Amino acid sequence: MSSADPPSPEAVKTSRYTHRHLHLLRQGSTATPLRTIAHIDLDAFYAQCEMVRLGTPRDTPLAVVQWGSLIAVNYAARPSGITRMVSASEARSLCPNIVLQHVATFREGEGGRWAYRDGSARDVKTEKVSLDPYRAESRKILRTMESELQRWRTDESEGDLYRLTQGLSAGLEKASIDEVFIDLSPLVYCVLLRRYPELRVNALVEKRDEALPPPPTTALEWHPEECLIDLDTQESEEDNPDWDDLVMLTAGEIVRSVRKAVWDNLQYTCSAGIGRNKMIAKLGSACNKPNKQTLVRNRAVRSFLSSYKFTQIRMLGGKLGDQIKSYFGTDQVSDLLNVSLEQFRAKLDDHTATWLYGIIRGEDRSEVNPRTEIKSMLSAKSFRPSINSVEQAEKWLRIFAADIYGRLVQDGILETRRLPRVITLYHRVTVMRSRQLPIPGSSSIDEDTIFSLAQQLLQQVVADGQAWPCSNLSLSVSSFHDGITKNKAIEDFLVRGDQAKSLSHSSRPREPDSPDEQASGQKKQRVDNGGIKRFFNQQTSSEHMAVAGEGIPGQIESDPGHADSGPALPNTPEPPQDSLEIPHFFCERCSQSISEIEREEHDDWHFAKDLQMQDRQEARSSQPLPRPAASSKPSNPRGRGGRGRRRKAKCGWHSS
DNA sequence: CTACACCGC
DNA sequence: GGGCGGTGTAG
Repeated sequence: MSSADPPSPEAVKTSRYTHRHLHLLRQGSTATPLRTIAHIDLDAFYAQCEMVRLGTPRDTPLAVVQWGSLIAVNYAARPSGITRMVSASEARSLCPNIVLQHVATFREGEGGRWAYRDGSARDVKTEKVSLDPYRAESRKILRTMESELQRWRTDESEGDLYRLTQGLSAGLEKASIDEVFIDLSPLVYCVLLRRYPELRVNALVEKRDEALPPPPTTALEWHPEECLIDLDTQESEEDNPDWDDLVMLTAGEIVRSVRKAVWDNLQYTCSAGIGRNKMIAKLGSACNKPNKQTLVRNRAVRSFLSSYKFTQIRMLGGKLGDQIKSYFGTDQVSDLLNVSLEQFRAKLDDHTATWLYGIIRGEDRSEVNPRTEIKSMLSAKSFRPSINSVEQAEKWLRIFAADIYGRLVQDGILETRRLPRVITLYHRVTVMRSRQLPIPGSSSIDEDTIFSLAQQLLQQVVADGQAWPCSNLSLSVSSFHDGITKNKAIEDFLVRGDQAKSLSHSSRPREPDSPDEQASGQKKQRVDNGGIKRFFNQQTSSEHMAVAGEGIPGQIESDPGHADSGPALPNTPEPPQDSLEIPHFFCERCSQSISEIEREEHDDWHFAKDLQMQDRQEARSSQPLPRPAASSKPSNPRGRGGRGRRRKAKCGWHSS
C-alpha cells in the first residue's frame, strides 16, 4: 500500500466508547453505557426442588400442591395445559401420570419440625405450610453462584487487576427466593483488560475522554446456545462489533458458567437475561425459558422494548401501570414512546414522569444491591372458616414462633448475632391490621420469648376489640441488628458516587445537618470511615463493609487487620508487580505509588478526607452549610423516598 | 409505626 | 385466583 492510499473506512473507525466508559465498569457505576447486569431465575423453582428431592426424571410431569391448588408446575407438565390456575384434581384429569407433591407442613404440637405427609395425613385445619425446604435449596444455589463468580475473579485477575477486584463486592442481589441480579461490570472489566491488552493503554486520567480503539475483530462468534435478541431495524449484524458487544459476549460466558455450576453441583436449571440494566435483564430472563439465556445487546434495546406491554416492566405491573394505561389509552411501550415528557408530567408526579420517560427507552439506573441476607421473616396462616377465640389463635402463634425460631437458627443467627429487633403480628378481620413491639435485647431469643411477645400483641388486638372473626393471622420478625439499618444511616451521610462525580470538586456533597448528628469524636470517626468507604465502592451491605475493611483507595490491603489506615499509614507496601503494565503515579500526600486506574478515586478520597476535617470544624462551631443542588435520577417511580430523612437514633450507629 | 403496593412460586 | 412469603415506600 502506498502512502498516498487513504486508510480504509474500517481502519479509521473507532469505538463509540471512551476509556472513561470502560473504567467506570470497575466500580459498578450506573453511569456507563457498558454496564452489564444479569438476572437469573430458577425454572419453576418449587417444582424443581421437589424433583431434586424425589429424584424425579426431568421429563416426568410434576406440580407442587398447596391445599388443593397448584403453586408450581414443571415444564414437562405444561404441554398438558396445566397451569397454576387449575386445581390439583383438574391437573390429575388433564395428565393422569402427573406427580402431585404437596408442600411440607408443620403440625400442632410438633414444634418447629415440618414433614412431608401423604394426603390422608394432611389437615388444613391443624397444619400450616412450610416453605423451609425451598429456602434451604435457595441458599445452596446462591452459595454455588457466589463461589463460581469468585472463581472467575481469581482466575481472570492477576497482578494489579487481581488486587483491584478483591475489594469489590460480589454484586449479587437476592431478589426473591429464586431470582438474583448480578452486576457483572467489574468482572467483565477484568476479563476484557486481561484478554485485550490494547485496553490497558491510555489508562492515564488525562486520556480518559479519548475513544477506545476498535475491537480487534470484525465478527463475533456467539456461543451456539446463546439466545440473541434481534437488533433494531436500523442496525445490522454486518456492522463491526463495538466494545458493548464484547462486553455481552463476555457476560454471556460468565453467566453460562454460573448456570452450569448450579446444574453440575445441584441439578437445577435456570434461565438468565443479560442487558445494560436490571429492567432489561429481568425482561430478558423470561424470553427463553427454561434453561436458556438471552442477550439483549444495546443495539437491540429499542425494538426489544417496543414489542412489550409496559405493564410487563418491573414496577408497572400494578396500580401505577393501570393508571398509566387509562391516562394514555394504551398498554404498549411503542405507543408511549410518542408521549412527551411534558405530557407525562401533566398526568404523573415529576419523579414518576421522569422515571417512566426513561424506562420505556431502556434507561434504568437502579443499582444492584449487594445483599443476600434476608431482612424479615414471616409465618402466616389463613383461616376458612375464620377463628373466633384467643385459644385458637394461640395454637397458631405457637407454630409461628417455632417456625420463625427454626429459621433464625438456620440463618446462623446464634453465631452471627444478627438478631431481629422488632416483632409484628398481622391479623385480618375485614381489613388487615398490624401491631408491633420491640424485641428486648437483654434476654436471648428463643421459641418461648417469641411466643410470649406474640401473645402480648394478641392481647393488645383483643383489648382493642375488632379481633374476631379472624380470617388471617401472621407473625413476623424484622429489623435485624447487624443488617441494612445501620448502613442506611451511613448511606444518608454521604451522596452516592455517581452524584458526587457530577459535582464539581469545589462544591460540597453533604446531607442536611441534624442537631443530633454532632456526635462524639469516636462515634464520628466510625461514621466517616464507613461513609467514605461507601462513597467509593457504592456498596450498601454490611457484609461488604465487614470484609472490605478500611484502606486507601488505590492501595489494596493485604492485611485486613489494620483498620483506618489513612495517608499516615506507616508500612508502605512494595510497589505492585506490573503484570499488566498499567502506569502508576506517585501521590505526594501519602508517599505511595497508585495505579492510574484508581487515580481519580484516590484524588476523590483525599477530597472526602479533607471534607471530613472541614466537617469536624463546622460541627464544633455549629455552622450548618446549605446543601448543594445535586441532581440525580430517581431509581424508582416513587422517587428518592427515605434518603435525607432523619433516622431514629436507636437504629443507627450513634445509639448508646 | 402502620398501611399499602408490588413481586414471586 | 388464593395461600404463603418477601421487599420497599408514604404519611
